[in-house]
Amino acid sequence: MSRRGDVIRGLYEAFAQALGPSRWWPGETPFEVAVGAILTQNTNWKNVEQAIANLKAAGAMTEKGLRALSPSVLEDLIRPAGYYRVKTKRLTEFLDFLEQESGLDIEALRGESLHDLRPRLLSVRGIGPETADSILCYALDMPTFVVDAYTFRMFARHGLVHEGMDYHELQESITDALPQSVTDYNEFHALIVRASKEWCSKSRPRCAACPARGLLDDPERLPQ
DNA sequence: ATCCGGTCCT
DNA sequence: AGGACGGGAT
Repeated sequence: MSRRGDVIRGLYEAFAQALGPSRWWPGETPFEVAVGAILTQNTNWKNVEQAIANLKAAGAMTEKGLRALSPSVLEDLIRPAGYYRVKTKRLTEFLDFLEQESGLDIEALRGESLHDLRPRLLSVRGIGPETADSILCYALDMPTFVVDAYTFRMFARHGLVHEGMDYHELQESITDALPQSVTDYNEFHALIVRASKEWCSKSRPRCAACPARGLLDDPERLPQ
């Protein structure tokens, strides 16, 4: 009966009602989802789409196809996504991980437990908590919730982020309010991203038009 | 000019 | 805690 849980479930309800089903993550295969998760780090998804198109055109949107590329060619293909030098290293580290953990086949990770796999993913250089959870939830259908900059911003505006709150604290506060379900974790994060682009933008948020405006502390005094 | 489904290094 | 990484869209 916490107000925090009520607000969190209320956000989910409001966005689900307004936006409908999301069918996330954009990506045709689990491997493409994982690659997209790395490429979109602090980067506009629109730019990532170009990099993904380049990789597909080069036959590099499979484990073996990507492995066959030289670093300089890979850099050129993913350049539109920005940070192309560090991201080339991160994709290579991820392939190294797949090679030793799963015989270069991401699907082989499905047999693993979330509890065992998550820390191993986090040990890969360039894969932090958000990227790890994105891969686990959206590529492997495991019940872990993705927290991102959109989540922090939206939840802060609703008074749900306390001073110094870190990734795992916010994550736990959200999953505590929801059924432990990969379907709900998947959908709620997708709705947060869509709603953030639609209404909860960083500058000039469109609170008056937001389906969640009624959940604000004081709906009469809107942010900015 | 500002912003972007972060993460690592110093 | 502060900085580096970066091209593309709005």
